[in-house]
Amino acid sequence: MPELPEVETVCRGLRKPLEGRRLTKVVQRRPNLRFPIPDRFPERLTGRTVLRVDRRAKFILITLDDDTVLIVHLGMSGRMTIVAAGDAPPPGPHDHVEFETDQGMMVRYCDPRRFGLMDLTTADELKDHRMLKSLGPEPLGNAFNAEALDQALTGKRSPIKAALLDQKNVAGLGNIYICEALYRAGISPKRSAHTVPGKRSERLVREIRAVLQEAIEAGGSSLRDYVQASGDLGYFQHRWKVYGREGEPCQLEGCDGTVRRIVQSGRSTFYCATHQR
DNA sequence: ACGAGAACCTGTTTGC
DNA sequence: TGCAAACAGGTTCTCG
Repeated sequence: MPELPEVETVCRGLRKPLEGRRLTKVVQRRPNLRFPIPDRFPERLTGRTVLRVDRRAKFILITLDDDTVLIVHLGMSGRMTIVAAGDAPPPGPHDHVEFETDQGMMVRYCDPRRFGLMDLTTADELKDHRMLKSLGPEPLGNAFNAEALDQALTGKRSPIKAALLDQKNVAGLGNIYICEALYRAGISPKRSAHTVPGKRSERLVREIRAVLQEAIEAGGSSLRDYVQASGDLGYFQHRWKVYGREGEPCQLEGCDGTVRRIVQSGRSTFYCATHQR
């Protein structure tokens, strides 16, 4: 499920139950996710108070009062659920980690495919963490602009789709929002990355920011109802214009194209060959 | 050094 | 209906 907007939505949903709360109990049900979970993970977190919940790219960063930072990545199938600890249903086979707070809330991490990760570091070492150190600019931050994107794309022979998937160039874009942004910008996913700089990259930067912003707003508004109803974070409906719409007519005003699906870097790309050039 | 593809896992959907 | 193949929102590693 999770791309940047979903991760942002999860972070926002975690702030209320976690920020300022002391962790009274941490349960770890398996030794690893994508990578090993650090030694004595529950012991190192229990009794600590959460200061902040932040996001960097698709990573959730939970800062504790002893300067420990818990890094969480949801991978492809990771979910966070918030329930009152007393009402928690019995854990399923993929409920790998749980955090309980002094207010009696439980945050439960479920990840069937286990492509996610949890790691511990310190605030000082965070920037040098192997998962974070080579990330490019945040697409919604000031450092991401046409000049920065141009520089990242210069000399790149790969298709623009692959270049945007590379977190070194922009941090946080995933398969869906890349398809959506290229569609909105009228750029073919097959176009060689080094031919994008100029007018095209200005448009692309605008559309990337816009599509992410709209998805976050949709997530934020669905969050209120959704968390109350099910406690399940990180899953919200959003209307994609091209993603998953193979064979459907292009929705762009005045375009008579049809959405196609191709495979690039082993991932599905959806686009309209008529107006995306 | 770069880019394409495989690998890591499980669950769900598609197609014969 | 049943079973196998294809596919899924991410990242890292290997190989050419």
